[in-house]
Amino acid sequence: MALRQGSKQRFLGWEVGQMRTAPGGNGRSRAKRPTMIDVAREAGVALRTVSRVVNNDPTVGPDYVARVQSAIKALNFRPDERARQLRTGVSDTIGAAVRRIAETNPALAAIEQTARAAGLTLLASSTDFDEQREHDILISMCRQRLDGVIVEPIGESHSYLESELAAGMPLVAMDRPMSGVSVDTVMSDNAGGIGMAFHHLRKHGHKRVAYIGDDERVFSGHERAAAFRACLLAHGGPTDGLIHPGELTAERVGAALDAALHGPDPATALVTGNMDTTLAVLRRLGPEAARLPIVGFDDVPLADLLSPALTVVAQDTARIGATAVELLRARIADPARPVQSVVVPVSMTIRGSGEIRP
Amino acid sequence: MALRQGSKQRFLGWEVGQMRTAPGGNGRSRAKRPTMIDVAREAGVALRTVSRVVNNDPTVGPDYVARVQSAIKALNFRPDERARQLRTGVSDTIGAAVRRIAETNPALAAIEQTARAAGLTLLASSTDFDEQREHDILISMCRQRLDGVIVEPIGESHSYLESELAAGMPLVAMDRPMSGVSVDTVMSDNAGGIGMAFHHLRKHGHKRVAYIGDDERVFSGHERAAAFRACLLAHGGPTDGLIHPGELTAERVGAALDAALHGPDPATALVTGNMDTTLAVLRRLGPEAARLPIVGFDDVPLADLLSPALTVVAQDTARIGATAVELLRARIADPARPVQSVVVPVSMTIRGSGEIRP
DNA sequence: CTGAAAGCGCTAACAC
DNA sequence: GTGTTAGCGCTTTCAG
Repeated sequence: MALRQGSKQRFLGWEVGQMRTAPGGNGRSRAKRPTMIDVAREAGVALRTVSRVVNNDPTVGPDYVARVQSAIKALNFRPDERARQLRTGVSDTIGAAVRRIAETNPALAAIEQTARAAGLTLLASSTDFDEQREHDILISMCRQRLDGVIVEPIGESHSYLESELAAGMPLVAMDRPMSGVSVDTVMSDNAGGIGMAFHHLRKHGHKRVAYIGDDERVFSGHERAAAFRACLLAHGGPTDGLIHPGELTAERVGAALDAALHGPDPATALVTGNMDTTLAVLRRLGPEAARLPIVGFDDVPLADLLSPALTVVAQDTARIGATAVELLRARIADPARPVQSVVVPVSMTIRGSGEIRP
Repeated sequence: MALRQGSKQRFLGWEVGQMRTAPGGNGRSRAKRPTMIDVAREAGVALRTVSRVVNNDPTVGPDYVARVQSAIKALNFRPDERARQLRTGVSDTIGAAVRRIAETNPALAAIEQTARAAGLTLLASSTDFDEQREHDILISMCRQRLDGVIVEPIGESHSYLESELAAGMPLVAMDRPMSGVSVDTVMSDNAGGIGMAFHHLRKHGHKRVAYIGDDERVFSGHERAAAFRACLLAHGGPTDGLIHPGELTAERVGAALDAALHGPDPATALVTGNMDTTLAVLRRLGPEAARLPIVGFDDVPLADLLSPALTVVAQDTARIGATAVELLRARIADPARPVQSVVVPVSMTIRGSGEIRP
């Protein structure tokens, strides 16, 4: 269990702290996997019979089943999934091209769970917010003949997918619509969420509420900023100095904060347009954040441990993911069905930061 | 862009907030994908020539290349990856069976990046801490004939993998060793990290330091508790009432805190054995946490936003993931190489909570 | 209920 | 240089 050994060594170009090589050099050699033919020979039956047993075909005599199964065990046979897929045409696998796997992403978790429940394998890849990577991943998924693909679109133009759609690739867009192609889509109710945040702060006595959010070139950034503007206008209030969409850099967010809070007619409360904006604002304000009423769009990990705990508009990410899979399965089952868009409601989680009065 | 429509509806058994169906029912029909034969016919060349062009074989005349490529464009041909894999025997894909994808997991991010850099596709699945699921995932990956698999082992006995290893399946264990089989392994220096945390607190004047951590039945829980005990003994101090491994429930952690901090000879500082323990402790203590010196094992998202910011022993997760892929690639390249274990050093991130003096 | 034979789409020996 | 041919391991008509 303990693998202690003092000195540093080089390994594959990495310097590693400690390393051990098993005594006796007990490496393995690559053996060839047995095929169905080998199993058939071992069991003394025909290839077809082995195939039937593997696929639980009930029309096989019990004695044959036993013979074949013991041969499978003896040879340690595992059917080659690729060959089955090639022959049958289906892959029972769906792809997900999301911004980042390996980062908290309840939608992806829901996709995995829903897919698993439907007997589908999930192949997830990170686009890393990179248009070229998104393109490469989607093309690669087409080549793998996945049964369908869910994508959080990044790029502007997706017209290169037209031919894939025409070739029958089922595709669902998540969180954002895709431009240039007509596909099933599932998104959050961005405008509704901004409305909830705004009215929550109004209800707590704030006459001037400011918004800081993502760049308007990003779809959700645009939708949320526009919704906030609509809120202000609907209340007959001024909009000047209160709406700050833009790049997600510390400088830009800092400037927006200054403009919103330290101008001639400062805002007394803040709506932040997404998780990264929320975190940038909190980091910028430091301890000062404790006194500023904030409602964030998107839930934040550990939001309950901050002081005050953070009130947020939370997306129903689990439902978004599950719906994406269901839309995809429906499309796979019936490629001719009408294209559909689903908008998932958001909800508010009240924790303290949004309930501070002026 | 806006898909507003008032009422709630039922969709695939889900109630959704808002939904729209595109006008005109512009669904698509499933078309058959063209094959290489179709491309060859279209281009007026032999099948072999198409294959060569697709694989960038330099021994093809430029005019042929052009003819074939325009035929590929015209027919929108995409080579079928499954057929290529079946024929060539390799999949250029590795699997990762981790506890949870879709949760902050820098090791998985590093695996993906390293794999991509090596031209490998990554198939990641969540074991969800479930032994049966781990088994199912690994068997499924064997059937898919992946080139190799990285696993964060969950289950106790992995002897069922012996036959897969014998059949030549390259396998690397990450974060934990696997019992019952001899495989390449990469882990953090748990003992070293505990030592760093302990000595950091000693250096800041704490004579009695307590440890609260995960269950000793979990490998890292055992290693870290044992290392902490060794630290105490090495300093000639008593160990009673200072070491609290156990289940990760709020009650158990609360009881451990009481025992450590409110006994006859209370500890003045705390080492928490993993991220979940750290969060459980912080949640339990509430505002009181601000006064208790804590060093946590594992970095925590938003650790810098807490007050005081959290001092942690951070695992070099990026290197763990990258090393896992490199070990796997080395094993794939040479199945007979000796089995190897790599221990990756940890480091300390000083943020405030660990520097409070008694 | 079982067995022989064809073929999924591609690559890799071989001839031409 | 290019074309023909035989499979990769499996499923699936079709006869027995």
